[in-house]
Amino acid sequence: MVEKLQSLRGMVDLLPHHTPPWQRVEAAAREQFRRAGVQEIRTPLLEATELFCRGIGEATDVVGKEMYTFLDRGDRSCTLRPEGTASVVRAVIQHGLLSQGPQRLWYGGPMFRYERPQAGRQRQFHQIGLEFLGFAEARSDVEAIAIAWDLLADLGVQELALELNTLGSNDDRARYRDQLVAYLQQHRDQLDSDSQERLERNPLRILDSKNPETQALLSEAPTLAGALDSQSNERFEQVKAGLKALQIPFTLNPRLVRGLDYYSHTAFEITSTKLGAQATVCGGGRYDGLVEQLGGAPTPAIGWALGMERLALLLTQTGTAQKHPAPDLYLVNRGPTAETSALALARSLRQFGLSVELDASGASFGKQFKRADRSGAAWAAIVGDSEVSRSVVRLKPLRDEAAVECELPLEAAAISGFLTREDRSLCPLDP
RNA sequence: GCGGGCGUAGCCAAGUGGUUAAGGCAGCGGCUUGUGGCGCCGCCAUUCGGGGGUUCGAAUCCCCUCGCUCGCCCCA
Repeated sequence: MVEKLQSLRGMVDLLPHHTPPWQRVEAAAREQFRRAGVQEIRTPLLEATELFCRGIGEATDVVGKEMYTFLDRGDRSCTLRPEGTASVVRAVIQHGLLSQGPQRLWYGGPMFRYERPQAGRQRQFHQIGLEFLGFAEARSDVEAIAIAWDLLADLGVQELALELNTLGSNDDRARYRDQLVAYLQQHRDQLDSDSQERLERNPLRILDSKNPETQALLSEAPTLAGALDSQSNERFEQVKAGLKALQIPFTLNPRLVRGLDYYSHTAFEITSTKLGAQATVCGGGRYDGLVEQLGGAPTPAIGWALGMERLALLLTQTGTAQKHPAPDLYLVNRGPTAETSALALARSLRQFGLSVELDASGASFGKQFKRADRSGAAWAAIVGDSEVSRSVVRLKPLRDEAAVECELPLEAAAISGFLTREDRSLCPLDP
């Protein structure tokens, strides 16, 4: 017996009945970006491994243990992108886009991380992201967040919470890191094993541990806010004031830390309680050091990414997702000459902008009507040999009780005109 | 990488050692070879994720394995 072929773990097929919410999100995002003057950029899925090591940071879990990395036939180390920002920054530097001024960019597409799948987390997952490059003002942080907030609002997603924090400047963070490590070292034995390990590699991430004992210990720890210099503090105040001015509600979360090394200052997440463990729909922040780190001129920047799977999950749960639309017309046809005419008619009707499902089965009229009904189409058009010989087509209403079955000339223009006019209770050709 | 739950048809699902594996939805064919929605009839798993074992006998018990799923971790 032949072994069954199936998709790789964590690689999900989106079947036709899954795609409507995705299409809705994509359309809403495009519209939101259009209004905000944000332009699309598309970068390759495959990049040199080096890009992510330098961009995201070797110490992060994403780079350390989650990347799809392999040698190509020329022995180059390649990696399927685990996130979008590094590639966008690489492309912007490579093509000198910043010489034309600050850039407002968006991207979308699949990302790859080798993790254990669970609700809202796949190995191939999809993000839509925004990047503002060359923008330093606190105002730009607020604008970036507002675009995400408005996009989610447009989609009708309820019960969202914006959580906000600042990571301070690189100096602030280095200073705080020392304070935190010094404090936690004194209580090392009270930490869970994960956190003990992170004490060496990435101590800030102990802050968002879910372990209650660790959290209790942290309530006595020095705070990141306490380590900020006056400039960083002032900057954060401006961001908060900007959000208030736009009436975007937020809560401060001093434990909010980003998992990728390039973030500084503003960090935020938009979460939903309806998503299970993977609650973050959108996450982002400022990354002023990244462009320089990847070989460009020092350039301030801020961005975010939102998770399509999680958003689609929310839209499906709340019932705001729709089904694929039914065709305008189902074309029933049977007989040697009729089948040829029907195909030609379907084609010209489609040129009039109508959606037409052509029955290709050659089955009995009864069967074809059964399928016409199930297609959800409002009208069935019947083309048989007897109609073709008289150059007519019969139109039969399937949904509208008030409408009557009638004959029209076998011409797309006549049919299109009839279907788009207001009153169809009378047929023009009826005696 | 670690832990829990679960694998019977395209989907939902009964069956917990006795040999023809219920039922429903969907699909296909017919009643109805040119008029749908309802109804009726028929067809649709040599087999219970896969492999091995126990037994006279296994979907049911044991072992291994694969997959799905939820959580930890991580993150969007």
